[in-house]
Amino acid sequence: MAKEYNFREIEKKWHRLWTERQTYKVIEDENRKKFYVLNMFPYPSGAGLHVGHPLGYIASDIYARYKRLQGFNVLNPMGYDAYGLPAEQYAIKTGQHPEKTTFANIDRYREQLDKIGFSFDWDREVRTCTPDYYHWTQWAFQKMFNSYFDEELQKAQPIEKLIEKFKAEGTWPSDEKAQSDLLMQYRLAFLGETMVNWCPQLGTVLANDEVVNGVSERGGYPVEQKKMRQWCLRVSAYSQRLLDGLDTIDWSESIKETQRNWIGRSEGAEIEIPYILPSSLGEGAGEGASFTIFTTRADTMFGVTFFVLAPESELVDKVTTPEQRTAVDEYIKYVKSRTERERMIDHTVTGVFSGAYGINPITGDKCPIYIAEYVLAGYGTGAIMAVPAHDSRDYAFAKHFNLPIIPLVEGADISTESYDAKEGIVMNSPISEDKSVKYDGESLCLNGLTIKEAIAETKRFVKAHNLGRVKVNYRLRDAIFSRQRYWGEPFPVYYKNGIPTMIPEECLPLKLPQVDKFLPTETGEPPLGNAQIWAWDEKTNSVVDCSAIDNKTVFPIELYTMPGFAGSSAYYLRYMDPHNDRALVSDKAASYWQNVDLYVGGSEHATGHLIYSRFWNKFLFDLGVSKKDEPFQKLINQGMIQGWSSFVYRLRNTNKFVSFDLLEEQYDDAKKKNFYYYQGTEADPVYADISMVSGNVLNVEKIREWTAEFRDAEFILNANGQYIVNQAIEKMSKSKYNVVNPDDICENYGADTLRLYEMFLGPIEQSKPWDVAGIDGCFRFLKKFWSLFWDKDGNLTADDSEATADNMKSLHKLIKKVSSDIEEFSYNTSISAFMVAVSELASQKCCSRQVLAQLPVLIAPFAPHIAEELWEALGNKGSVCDAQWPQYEEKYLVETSVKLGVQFNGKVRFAMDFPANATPDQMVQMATSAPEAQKHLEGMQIVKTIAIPGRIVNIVVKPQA
RNA sequence: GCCCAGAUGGUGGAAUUGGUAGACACGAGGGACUUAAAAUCCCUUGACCAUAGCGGUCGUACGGGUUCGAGUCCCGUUCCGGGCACCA
Repeated sequence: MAKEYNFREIEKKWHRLWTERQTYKVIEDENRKKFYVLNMFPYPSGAGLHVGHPLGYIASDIYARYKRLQGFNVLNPMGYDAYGLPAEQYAIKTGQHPEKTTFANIDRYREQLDKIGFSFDWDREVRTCTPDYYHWTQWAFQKMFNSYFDEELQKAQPIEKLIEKFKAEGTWPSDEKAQSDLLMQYRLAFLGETMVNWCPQLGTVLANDEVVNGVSERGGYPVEQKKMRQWCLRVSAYSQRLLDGLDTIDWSESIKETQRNWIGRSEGAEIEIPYILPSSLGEGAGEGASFTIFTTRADTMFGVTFFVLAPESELVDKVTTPEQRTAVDEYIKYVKSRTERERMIDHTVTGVFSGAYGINPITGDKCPIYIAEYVLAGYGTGAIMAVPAHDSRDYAFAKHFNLPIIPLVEGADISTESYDAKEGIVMNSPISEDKSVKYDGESLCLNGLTIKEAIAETKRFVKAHNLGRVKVNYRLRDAIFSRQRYWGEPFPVYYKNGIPTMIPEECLPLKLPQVDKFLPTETGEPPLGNAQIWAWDEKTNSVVDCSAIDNKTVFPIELYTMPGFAGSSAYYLRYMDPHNDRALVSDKAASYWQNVDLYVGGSEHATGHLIYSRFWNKFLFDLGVSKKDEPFQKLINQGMIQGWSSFVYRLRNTNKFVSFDLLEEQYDDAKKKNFYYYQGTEADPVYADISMVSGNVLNVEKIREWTAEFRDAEFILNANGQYIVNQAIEKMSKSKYNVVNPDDICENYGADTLRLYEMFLGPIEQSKPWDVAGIDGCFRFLKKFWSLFWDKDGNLTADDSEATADNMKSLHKLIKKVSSDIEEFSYNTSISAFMVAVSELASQKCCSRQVLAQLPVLIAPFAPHIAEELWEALGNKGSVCDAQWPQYEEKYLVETSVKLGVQFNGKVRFAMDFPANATPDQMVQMATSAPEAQKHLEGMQIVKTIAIPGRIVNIVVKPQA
């Protein structure tokens, strides 16, 4: 009997042995080079692990195992991003403590992960929601609170240095409240009164990256703008460093570009605009007052015909004249009534004249100041100069309000639209000599210059005559760092007479208190307002009952909690030294592991986690805690594995479901969506769990049992008596009922097949729908691989016979291909190479130990279980993980002859063998004298020959004259 | 609107970076073994023409170009995906 590939037994055995032998335990070892591989840790959702999760884990596990075989000391940890909204919402619904459900989910994740055979060192597991972990999240927050960003040094400094500076300048106030307020403007973690994205349904604020198209990323609820006092992180201070750092790291160009867009650096100028309020106070009133505008097109100063302020700008009140007051107030009211979403979609021109005029310092012209929502308060200075000829928004505004338009670029046609391009020759700047104001005897003239030259010249002029300054603006906003939720890190802050005060560092962690309700309080306080024991006693340095608050030594503790990205921003540092209770990470561990060499995760975190993490790390680098300015040296973005969602269609206001093929389709232009009708009634899609569907046919009996919704429903079937569902490829998610978990595959094919198949599916970076159709191919391959080692009686085939040249060639070709493929993360092609090599060796009937002994090592990164089993069967001790990755030798790959295509006029006509060392002349000689060549040469004369040894022979011919 | 990435058989995807397009796998068709099924093995499989056999033409979204030679480089067009978006 041939020996069967019993994957169930093999995998069970090795899971046991790996645990017993602590095969994957990693310790710092100064004698070995380190390599740090990291996956974005998962949020343990109630749906469990689905087939998309392991994609990145397998990819990085392969790399980690490969690096280990190459002799590196590899850190490959795993943990859980355990704070989050779903657990809290589940808690609100069921009353179960989020910790309980989170830990239960973690156990399930762990069980599923263990089945797949990862080389994680589980002794280093972290969970962001445990006090020993969030201790250091709170600690970092306190450090940020006690730091400011020194613009000159471009790094964080202790706040004490700033206090010293103020004292030296004599600007340090004596009042404690004033001191606090002053420092708040500098601290890297600060309380700010800012416009926030408020989501009423979720009852919390959201960060910019958590809002997509004006609705919340989670749940899709409307988001409105609201002014609130919030904790913020001064991420914007690091804008330039975050931008510069991108050039030093090995990330995909598209994700770097996304971050560059998000940071949004633009170079321009700030220019002071004096203004007057003539109508109410007489000509010349308000003399001396001015506001500042920001522009990247300083060259267009001569084309300014009006100014615009953002409706939220503090200047609005100052420039509004009594005559215009009613109109302005009405306009502001209108703007406030519009949601963020409406403003984003609807770009109708709106605005109102303020009554005031701004003086263009270059031309001396008096231009009206408008208030309009197309100018954003949050960017630049919230005020702009409008140049309708060369800005499409200003153009639309000018046309609407009938304002003059002055063209400034030669040949630009501005009769129907503005000319926004930064190319061309400047004219009308100035229109006539008296239209350019003289400063110290100098007046600006840009006529004849290119736009780029004109920008530079204007900047110089403005700077030289103190009309403004050159300024770089960033779109990157400070991150709002507080959430009105329960299930997050509590802030280690209490309010001493209204002044935020840090709990002493040695008292950390400040543990999340128990509450009996996870909802906001009746008075609208965040959920932590429900906590009874949530006051800080300065005398005992401990948390005490709220009733003890006396505002002398006992004070209220902050009720906000930190957002999801707090715990995920520095977790890679914690893995280096996860059990340290005196520091986030010891200097020794940080110095050894440095930063992450390979980071694997989804590109959807480009403007969230991957920015926050870089910011957080740069801050810790300034502190000397992190040893590298950038946390993640190389980044691979694994694609999403999508699921096939199935929809059934319910006729509106009925309990009837209609087979999809009976529906009529219509396109709704207004909603940009397809709608379906059945006999005039609109049908609404409802998700059906994919387990109820085979192919595109619904199992009606099964769905009746699924939920009450379907139990008594009527199903209208098609002519074949079937109910057809509509299918769509979507992100795998519990709420879409399209989740496929890896457990069944492990059960039916084994983890090695799953690992191989997920990699064989295509390039890692590509998103693709999950489809099990091809899995048999990988399973067959493993069986063939296995049977290479066993004869029909179940004995090892490996013997001491010498390997043939063919054997060695097959082997070394494989080593070469697999080594380079792993380096390039091209795992699908290396699996193909394995398939080829195995069928070659099988047909060669190779049984040389010399060759066979290498194969388990080569396959170990991909299929570790089968590799271990064969490695052991071949008589080796220990684990294949400690073997050495084989080196290929060119001498086995050298070809004595090479088969090449022979081309005539660039078209391949036949193939023939050439000696590998043939010279070009010899190759041409051989090709032209070959019998197959004769018919192509007949009646032809050779014009030219091209031969490249090892590559190609091309003979250019033309008919004989 | 701006920026980035892409388009290759029925399907997933290869192609030494300018040198025999379609590796490998799935699916499909045919065959062997078997009472049968499963498993396994062998053959065919881009399209069209030809076919006893040899062979030929076209073909990498579309239209041009550079080159002895283009899936690969350049210009233009279309389509799909991603990011930013009233950012001055």
